[in-house]
Amino acid sequence: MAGKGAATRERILDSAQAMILGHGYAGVSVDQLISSLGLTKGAFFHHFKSKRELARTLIQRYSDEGVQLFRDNLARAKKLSDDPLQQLLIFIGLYEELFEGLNEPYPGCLLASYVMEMQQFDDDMRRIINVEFELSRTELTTLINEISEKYPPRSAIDPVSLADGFMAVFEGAFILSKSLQEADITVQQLRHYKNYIELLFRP
Amino acid sequence: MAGKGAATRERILDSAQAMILGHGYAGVSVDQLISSLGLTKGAFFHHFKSKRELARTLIQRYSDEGVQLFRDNLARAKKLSDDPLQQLLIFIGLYEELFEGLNEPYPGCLLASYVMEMQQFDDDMRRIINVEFELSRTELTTLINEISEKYPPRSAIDPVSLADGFMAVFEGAFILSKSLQEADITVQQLRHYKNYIELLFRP
DNA sequence: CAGAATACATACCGTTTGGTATGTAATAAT
DNA sequence: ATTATTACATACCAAACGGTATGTATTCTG
Repeated sequence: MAGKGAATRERILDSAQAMILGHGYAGVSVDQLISSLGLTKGAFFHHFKSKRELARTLIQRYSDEGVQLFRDNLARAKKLSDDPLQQLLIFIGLYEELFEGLNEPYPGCLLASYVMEMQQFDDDMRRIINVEFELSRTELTTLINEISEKYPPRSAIDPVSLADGFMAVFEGAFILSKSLQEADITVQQLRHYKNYIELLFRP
Repeated sequence: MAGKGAATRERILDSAQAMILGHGYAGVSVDQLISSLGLTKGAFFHHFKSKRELARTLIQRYSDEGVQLFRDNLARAKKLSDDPLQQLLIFIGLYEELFEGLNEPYPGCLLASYVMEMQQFDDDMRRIINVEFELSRTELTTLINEISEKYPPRSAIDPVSLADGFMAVFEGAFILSKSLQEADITVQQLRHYKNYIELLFRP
């Protein structure tokens, strides 16, 4: 069992993430965190040398997962069709699937939580946060350019900002969903984004 | 001069808002706030009985301004055209105007900042935050229904979620804009939203 | 012009904060 | 079997936290 301490470490990460999504990073104290887990300061500072390192580890983990999911979904979409337009529509559809089952609002995006307290963090942290935004921009811009060549858009569009729209839809929908406590807002906004793409490019 | 103390009170509110948009509510201490203004605790707690009351006053003010702007822009748009579709397009265009001049990213939406730390606040606060979201939903849903009657949509859409998209666009764009430090993202996403409406309804 | 209310400043208080130093049981390595 | 290392718990600390009590100019009111 190589994962005795590693398990505790992940318990801390999981709980910290949930609490930060509810109270913000500055709104969660180390004391609150450890007492919610039945641990002590010794445990926490054994696994993380500071609260900041916890923050860094957490956002890195969250970013990695997001990037992984993005790449997976894009790869799956590209396998399921040869047509770039269908690839993009399938890609969005795969994300729809993920949020369709939810009957509670998505607890929030950790990237967004950090962005709201950005001035507390250093440029390193901002770079980690931007990884997924930039990945989405470049990958989807490429795809949109392919689509544009094959299917002339019904109206002139800027491919980069259209690509950015994908992440923007998530972040915007999460906020409304959380505030209004309505779980289905995210799927609905994703559907509108997909519909927009269809209206733009479908012959 | 009836506004000697009132002026200080507003200086506190303005500075607090700017700091909260950068560090989050829990990330701004009363000490930081007052020392940035060259004031003392006596001054702060003379104007606000607690940090919480500051938070409430601030979000109420922000919400009121947002609602005011929304109503104004909608009224202006309705005066500028009799056609419901044109009214909506003009309405969005008026918001575009506001964000066109910006060469720095919009500092952020206070509603979103609070939503990220929602569990720290009570239901009263959530109600205040939701006012603008719900106003936008009801007003724009009505308008979209009018449009749908006159111009059958090119594809079947849910009017309520399409209305929600307006606020979602802002919140999403603000996050990307702030994180990537690109000022024009908000206008670009607004344009896409407007373009979507056009593609949906224009004959 | 006296008195009251306003608009602050100063000094202080108990609690919470992130962090450290040290101790100890359990596990892993030699 | 002994030693190191890991994985925590306990006890403590200085600083920062939100908040209070009190003092004092200034302004408004009768």
